[in-house]
Amino acid sequence: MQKEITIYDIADKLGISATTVSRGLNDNPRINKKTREKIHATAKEMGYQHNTLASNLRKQQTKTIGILLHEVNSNFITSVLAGIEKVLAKEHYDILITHSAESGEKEIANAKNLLNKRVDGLIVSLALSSKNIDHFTPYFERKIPVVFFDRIIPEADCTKVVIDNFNCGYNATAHLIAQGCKKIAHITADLARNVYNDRFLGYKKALKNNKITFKKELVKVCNLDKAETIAATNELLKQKPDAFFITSDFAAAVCIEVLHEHNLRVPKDIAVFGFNNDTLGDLITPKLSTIDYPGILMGEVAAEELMKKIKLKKNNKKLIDQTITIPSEIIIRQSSLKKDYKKYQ
Amino acid sequence: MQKEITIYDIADKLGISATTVSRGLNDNPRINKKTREKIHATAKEMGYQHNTLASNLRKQQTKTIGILLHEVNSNFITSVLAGIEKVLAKEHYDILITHSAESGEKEIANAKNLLNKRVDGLIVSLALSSKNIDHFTPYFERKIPVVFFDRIIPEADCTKVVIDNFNCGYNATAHLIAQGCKKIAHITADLARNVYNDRFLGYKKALKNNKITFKKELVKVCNLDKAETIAATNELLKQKPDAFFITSDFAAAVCIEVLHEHNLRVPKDIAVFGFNNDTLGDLITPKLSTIDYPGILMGEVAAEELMKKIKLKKNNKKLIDQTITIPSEIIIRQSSLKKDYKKYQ
DNA sequence: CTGAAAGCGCTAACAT
DNA sequence: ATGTTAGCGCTTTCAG
Repeated sequence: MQKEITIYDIADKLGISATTVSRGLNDNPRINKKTREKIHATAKEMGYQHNTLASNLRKQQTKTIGILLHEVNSNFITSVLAGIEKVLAKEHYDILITHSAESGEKEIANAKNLLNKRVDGLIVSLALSSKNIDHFTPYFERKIPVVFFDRIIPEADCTKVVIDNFNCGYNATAHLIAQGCKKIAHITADLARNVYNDRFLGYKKALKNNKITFKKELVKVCNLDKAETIAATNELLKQKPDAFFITSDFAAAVCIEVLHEHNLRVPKDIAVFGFNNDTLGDLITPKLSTIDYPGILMGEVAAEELMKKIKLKKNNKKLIDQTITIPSEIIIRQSSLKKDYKKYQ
Repeated sequence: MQKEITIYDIADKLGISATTVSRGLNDNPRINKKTREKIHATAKEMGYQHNTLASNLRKQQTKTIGILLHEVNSNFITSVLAGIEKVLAKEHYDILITHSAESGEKEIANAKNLLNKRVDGLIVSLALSSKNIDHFTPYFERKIPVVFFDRIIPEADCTKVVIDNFNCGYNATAHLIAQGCKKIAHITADLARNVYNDRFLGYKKALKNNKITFKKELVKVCNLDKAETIAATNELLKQKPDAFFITSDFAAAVCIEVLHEHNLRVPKDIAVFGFNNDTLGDLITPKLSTIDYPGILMGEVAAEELMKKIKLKKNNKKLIDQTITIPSEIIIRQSSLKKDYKKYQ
């Protein structure tokens, strides 16, 4: 960085005080309109650039919201970001995106970094390996509003925005059972994480309600990437399942590919059900049945909740922490229609 | 934000000066090891959190690199980000990601915002609608290093990291011709943007070298989203093409879906060739032939180039701007194998 | 409507 | 090895 034009330079040139320049640039109505215009013109002419750092330091607020994500590379997350941005842009807040690549360590570092940068609030989806939210206590202590979404700690006392993962898991499984499936394999990720555990519990409950015995050999936990999904699928095929319920559309697509390689027909021989409603779901053959995850809405709600908290904080009030459940929807396409295939074609 | 612990509070408690505390926290070796340890311990005990804002203002550098993207939702961009992060983390630089959603206006606002936040450097992939780089002149004037990658302005005098889009377009087209295709349709995006124009020129050149007359009715420009791709495909089908060369894997997948709905076999009736090597390419049926875009490498090279510039700047030197071309690769899968289908099965 | 002075929290020159 | 002093660039009392 080299010598920058400051408000003092503008003030000198115009023979007025820096205070007036500052106010003029911020369109403070107390300043004469003509003076204001002159200030803006001179600023532009001299190539002045506002120094956000200095301003933020002085104002003790950054008008910036930190976003802590577990990953950025998914349709769902992109939708959430779009929703968050939509709400925060309206309120003139910037966002600072960080992602942990599912590493709890990196998440802790990011949380600390954002605190040091003095964000005014935080929106968080936890990394897979984060088992608690102790690293957010500095935020709680300072009363910096935090909203968790999707990947949360159920026991934690904080504001959460989620979908009803239990019901989604239940509905997906019940649908497969209604299609005549009796041996439903389940591929999912770390059951310590709420979203996966709840879906799993829904899966088990649907089996039970339909008098199908749960078998743990039919469940595989992996990281849902390509290699591990292939391995899990092959492993589970030894159990001769007639359906797969997989908590990721990408992994479900990989699974279908594996099934095709084994010359198994989907859904005739084996039905497949995904999760998330990624764009790829209706580009593959057969098109994938899945659960729609309303990312944009989730982002909007999380951001709105955060803004509420920030505004209340200014009046020294506090919003009661609550859990908000966003509606989600089951989407039936071909991959799961073992019985009703023709009906839907 | 409420009352925070500062280095003065620590200094008071320990009966030493704030300077010593500052140096101690930064592990300055000039400070006695014992004092240093005491400072760290007290800081932790008092719940001290470093104020990056104040530090940056004082140091006149933020150790932060701004990233200006046209979009975040693609495998390619995620790979680039991973590459950039890998290099910058090693140098202890933070990154500040912004995206323009292809809007030139938003890009200008983002560029200004990042300048105001005093980033030490910038890595940029231009929005579709950005026709010049005038909005970066404040950076150039201040000698803040900027590196452009992928989506660039060819004429602009600056550092660029690209792939050889012309050759990629040429090779894809030549491959389709070698497979016996004679009427190759081309779906792409705004030809004002280098990446699309170069591929288009490569396409034309390959036709010419193979004595196939270029027909502009076989080319459709659209935004490559689902709706417009469907429309473009249907429009082009009226020309009875025997191949589609589409500059996006997602759009190519959509195209294949449309072809299937028309009961056209891919590649037997119509061959399809994509671009980017997205993960979805080998999940669809048939698997998609494409061009591999080495995102991670591109991100690494861009970040390394930027670091070089930043380091040279400290010695008041300047790196000569150059264009770096990253190698890319043609990937043949089933979707384009009109002739050699069996050979590869 | 405008200005003077102080200070946000930190670090770097310049002492000692 | 530690301290004194000043200042990064802005905004905000308080005063006029």
